[in-house]
Amino acid sequence: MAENKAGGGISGEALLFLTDEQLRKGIEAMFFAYRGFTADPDRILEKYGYGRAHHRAVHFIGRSPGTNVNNLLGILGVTKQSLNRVLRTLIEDGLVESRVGVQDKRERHLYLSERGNALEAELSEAQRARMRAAYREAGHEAVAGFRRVLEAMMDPDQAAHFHAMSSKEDKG
Amino acid sequence: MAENKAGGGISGEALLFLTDEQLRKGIEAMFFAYRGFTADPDRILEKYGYGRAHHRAVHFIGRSPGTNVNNLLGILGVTKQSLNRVLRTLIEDGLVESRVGVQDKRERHLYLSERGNALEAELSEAQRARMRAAYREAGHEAVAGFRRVLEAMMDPDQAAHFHAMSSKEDKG
DNA sequence: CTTGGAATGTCAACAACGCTGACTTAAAGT
DNA sequence: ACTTTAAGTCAGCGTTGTTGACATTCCAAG
Repeated sequence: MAENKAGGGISGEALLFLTDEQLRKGIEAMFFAYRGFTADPDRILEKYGYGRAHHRAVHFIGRSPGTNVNNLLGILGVTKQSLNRVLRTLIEDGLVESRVGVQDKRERHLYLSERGNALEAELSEAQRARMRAAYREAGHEAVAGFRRVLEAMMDPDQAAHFHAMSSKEDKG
Repeated sequence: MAENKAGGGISGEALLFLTDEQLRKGIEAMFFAYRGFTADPDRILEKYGYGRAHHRAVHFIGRSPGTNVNNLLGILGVTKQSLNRVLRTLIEDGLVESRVGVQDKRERHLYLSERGNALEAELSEAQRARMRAAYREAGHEAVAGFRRVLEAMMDPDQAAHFHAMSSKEDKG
């Protein structure tokens, strides 16, 4: 470890962004930024008595209406029991509809109700507003770099989910 | 909401990165990337029976040796009780040393022990390795953009902590 | 010297949200 | 018929966040 100490002089400035200190700052930036990233939704969720897990479920159901439980499990990377607890309350509260599959009747297909869509829109707009402000402040090219680094940071399985998601509505 | 639908044609390509769809993808990229970001430390922590809260404490104590509890509370953004539970186990296990303040004896100054430093190094190197790989893959300019967007995404208070931290060892 | 407040620590209780393990039901595949 | 798959359920547990109440220690102001 510590093979890139500042001043080690591997190749001077060209690799300055790979010094331990620069990497550390990237790590801390991720930590602080993620807190900002979740702060607005957290405040909204609190009003309704929900948590982040509800947000994630609502987000990805809204993103892929009609998705089944197994697919959602793969995306979220949690256990069936954990997701089920969240899903049950959302269904009971009338935010999510669960419909038995047509081809395969074992499957449940998940949809947002009108109220579910309303919550999704409220959460999404808050999060997009912050993202929009950050993008505006950082600029077009910074955003491209931001996205490139994030994609490279994902685990391959998660990146697969991410890309599968993207190909639905966008080609970016 | 939805004021920037793709195809709305506000100004064509120049603002394409501010469409709702692009913002949504940024949001999802943050979600998936953050899981990758924490995956390696999580595996290491499990070996020792610790969690992410322990990681965060060890990280920031290692970063600012001699910091007091109040400062750490500000950085971490949790309650005294929550931090104390984590800190207590780290002190009991001999990873963190708590020394009574010299000027103000109410304060406790926190330091990593040798074993604490070893754990910090193990966690940090794992996380830096992933960050290094992502940085290499994305390239120098992408990293600059990545950092710019992250900083713009932080809450002002958190950004203050971030910058206060940075000025200790680095001028980036 | 006394008192107020700040810094710290501790106890209790609770909630969100992960986890494992065991089990059921229903439907599909073979 | 038998096995596998999808989903749901129950029970229990661990980490990490929360509030509220309270004790201790110590600095500093009156």
